[in-house]
Amino acid sequence: MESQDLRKAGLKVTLPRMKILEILERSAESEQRHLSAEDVYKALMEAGEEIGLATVYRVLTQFEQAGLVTRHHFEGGHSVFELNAGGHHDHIVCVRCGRVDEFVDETIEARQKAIARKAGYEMTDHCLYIYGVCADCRARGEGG
Amino acid sequence: MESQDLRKAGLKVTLPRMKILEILERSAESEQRHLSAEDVYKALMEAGEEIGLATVYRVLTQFEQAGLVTRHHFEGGHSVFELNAGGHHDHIVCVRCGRVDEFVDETIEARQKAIARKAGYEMTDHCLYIYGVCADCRARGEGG
DNA sequence: AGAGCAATGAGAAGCTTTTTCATTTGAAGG
DNA sequence: CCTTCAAATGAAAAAGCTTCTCATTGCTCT
Ligand SMILES: [Mn+2]
Ligand SMILES: [Mn+2]
Ligand SMILES: [Zn+2]
Ligand SMILES: [Zn+2]
Repeated sequence: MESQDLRKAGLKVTLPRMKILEILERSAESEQRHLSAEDVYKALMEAGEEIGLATVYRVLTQFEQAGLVTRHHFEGGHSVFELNAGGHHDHIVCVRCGRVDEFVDETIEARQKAIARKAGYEMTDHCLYIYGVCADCRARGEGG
Repeated sequence: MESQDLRKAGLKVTLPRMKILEILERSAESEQRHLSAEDVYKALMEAGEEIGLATVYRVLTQFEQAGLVTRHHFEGGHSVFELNAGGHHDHIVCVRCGRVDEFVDETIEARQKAIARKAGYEMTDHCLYIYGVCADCRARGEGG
C-alpha cells in the first residue's frame, strides 16, 4: 500500500503522485533506477495516464523534498531522479552508452567527512561521479 | 605573452579569445577561480569589451576542448569554468553562500581508480563535490 | 454529500546554452 | 602593405529543460 508512503511524507494522496511513484518503483526493480522527468512522463504516457509534464516536475521535486527520491545532476544539463532505497551510494557512468553503475566505498566516505571537517565545513551532502568506458563498450570497439 | 597559449592550443588568436583568457587569469589570481559564462560576459562588459554572449560560450567550449579550462556542473543548472593550472582537484561548496574550496586527496584518487577497474570501466574522468555549510556561514548564525 | 484548500493541466514564460547566417577579422602570401 | 579567404564573430532566433500562472478539478474532513 504505497499511499501510506505518501501520507507519511506529508503529501496528499492523489492519482498523479501514486502513478509517478509506481513508475519509479517498477522501473527501479527492472531496467533503470535513474529516470529523468521526461522518462517518467513518457512512461506515464505509455501507461495511458493523462498527466502533465509540469505535474511530473512538481511531484518529483516534492518527492525530493520529502526524502522519497534523490535528484542527480548528470552531465548534459538535465536532472535524473532515483528512488531512495538501499541508502546512499555513488555512481559510475559510461560516457559512451550512458550505462550507470553504483558503488559504496567506506574509505572514501570517511575521507570526505575528514576533508570537510578540516576545511571548516559542516558536510550536508556529497556526490562522486566516476566517468569512463564500460567493458561492453570497449569490447564493441573503439570506433563509436 | 598569452597569445602563445592560444596558438599552442591550435586556436587562432582573436581579440575575444585573448580578452576571455585575460578575464579568467585575472579573476583566478584574485577573487574567484570558478566563473560561469555569464560571469565572464559581465566581466567583459565591465571592461568595456563588446563581445557577444554566444562568443563567450563558444570560446569557453573551445578552451575546454583544448584543455585550457575545465567545465564543472555545479548545482543550479549552469556550468562554471576554471582555468587549468595546478592540476586536478575536487571541490567543497558552501550551500549557504556559494563559497568554493578545493582539495586533493590521494587516498580517494587511488580508491576511485580501483573502483572503476573492479567495475570493468576504463576511467576517463571523475568529479567529487562535497556540499556543506562553511565556517563563516555557521558563525553568522543558523537563520540565514 | 458539501465546503474549502491543495493539486492539476495546459500553455506561457524563464533560463541557460546552441544554432543560424550575414558580416568581420586574422593569417598567409604576394 | 594589400589581397584573399577560411575561420571567427555578433545578433537574434531557436532549442532544450524547468518553472510559473491561473482556471479548473479533486482530496480530505466534516
Ligand atoms: Mn543510483
Ligand atoms: Mn577548482
Ligand atoms: Zn558503455
Ligand atoms: Zn558559506
